[in-house]
Amino acid sequence: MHLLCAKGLELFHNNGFYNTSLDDILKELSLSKGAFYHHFKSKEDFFVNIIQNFVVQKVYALLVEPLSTQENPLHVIVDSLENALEPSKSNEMAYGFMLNDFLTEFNKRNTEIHRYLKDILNVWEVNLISLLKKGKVDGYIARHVNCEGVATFIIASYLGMRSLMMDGTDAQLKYQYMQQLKQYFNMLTERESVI
Amino acid sequence: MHLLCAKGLELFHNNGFYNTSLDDILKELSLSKGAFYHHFKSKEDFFVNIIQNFVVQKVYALLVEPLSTQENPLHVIVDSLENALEPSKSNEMAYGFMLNDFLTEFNKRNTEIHRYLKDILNVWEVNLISLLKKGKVDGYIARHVNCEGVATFIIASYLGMRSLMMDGTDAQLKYQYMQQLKQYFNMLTERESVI
DNA sequence: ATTTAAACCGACTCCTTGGTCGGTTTTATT
DNA sequence: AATAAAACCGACCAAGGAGTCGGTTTAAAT
Repeated sequence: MHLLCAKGLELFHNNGFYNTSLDDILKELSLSKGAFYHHFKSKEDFFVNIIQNFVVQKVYALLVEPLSTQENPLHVIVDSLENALEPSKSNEMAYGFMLNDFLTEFNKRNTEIHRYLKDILNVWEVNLISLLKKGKVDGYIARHVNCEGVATFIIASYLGMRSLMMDGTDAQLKYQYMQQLKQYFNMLTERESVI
Repeated sequence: MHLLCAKGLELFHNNGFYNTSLDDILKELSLSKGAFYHHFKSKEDFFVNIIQNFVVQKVYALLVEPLSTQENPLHVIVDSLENALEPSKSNEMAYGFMLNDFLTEFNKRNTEIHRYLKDILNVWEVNLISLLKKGKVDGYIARHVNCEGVATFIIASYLGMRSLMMDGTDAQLKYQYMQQLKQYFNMLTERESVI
């Protein structure tokens, strides 16, 4: 059953939910329909289960845990995105950030799941925001900065990068993105010269 | 036949390519399978046709034409994105920017179409870049700016915003995004103080 | 008016896929 | 060993969707 979820996540992630049939998954594991429907009541139930048990945990581990650090929040964010955009061959990090692909897929087809996924994305958002606000207090981030706006900007740009990098490893693209992101972040930092 | 394409684009855009059956389209137009397959050799051929005749033209109209302006490129870009993120109720602009949704959909399912769509996106990119470079020459943009990087950043953030705003009109989100984009752009402008 | 081709119809086939179900094997408990 | 429960099998069903095809209507050309 754990195998089922793992393989399911793998195939769903690679080929998409609707483009992966149960038979595909079952064939690879040499399991039967009966085995599957003994554990899950539907394909969508199966998916939600996977998200719950794998993705959500990763998101928390990746996005809540870093909050506790005392470092510069902007550095923390840069590092996490750098990591998250790494080509995902057995990339632990990728699991936490695969939401985007599923979001688009479920957009109009299953609004319930779509909303559910978006809620998870919101976890990222609120944690980003509070991380940024903390950075303000700690003097890393300029006081005029709109933390909510910055969070939105980060999330949007990251999601877009995932779209652009879909097919494979475009190191150049990633490099350009990270470079601009750093410059943007640089703008947000508290500088003495401004005072 | 023109009706077919128009309705096809509408439904594909609303529900996705794979989530829209030919019957769905045909039913709305009271046409038959025969009529359809008289004009197109397959569903995918139909789609490519639509993209060719509708989307590509829009992209050119929206992204090549603005190049000729003498205004500040950054303002031009801001305006176009502002427009493009407007809720798409009969929004002409939206047609030019719907590529993102299809890109994700065709990602692993039809690499040929995916690549084709990405090529169109590249049109946007090269035009953005040359617009930015022109802005440099005209003194609107600082000389140290990496135009390719900026273009990537713009595209990524825009695509991400389309993902975030999928369900409907989140004016707040859009506002935050535009605000940050403007600040980011502000950083790129040539200022006397820097000299 | 006749011919010809384009446009169109709709029933049909084939295939995929999610889901069902009666029955069998495995595992654990006593 | 006996029993029960969980896990599992795989043939089967029903629905939906892409694509086919022989035939009919419409429109244009001569």
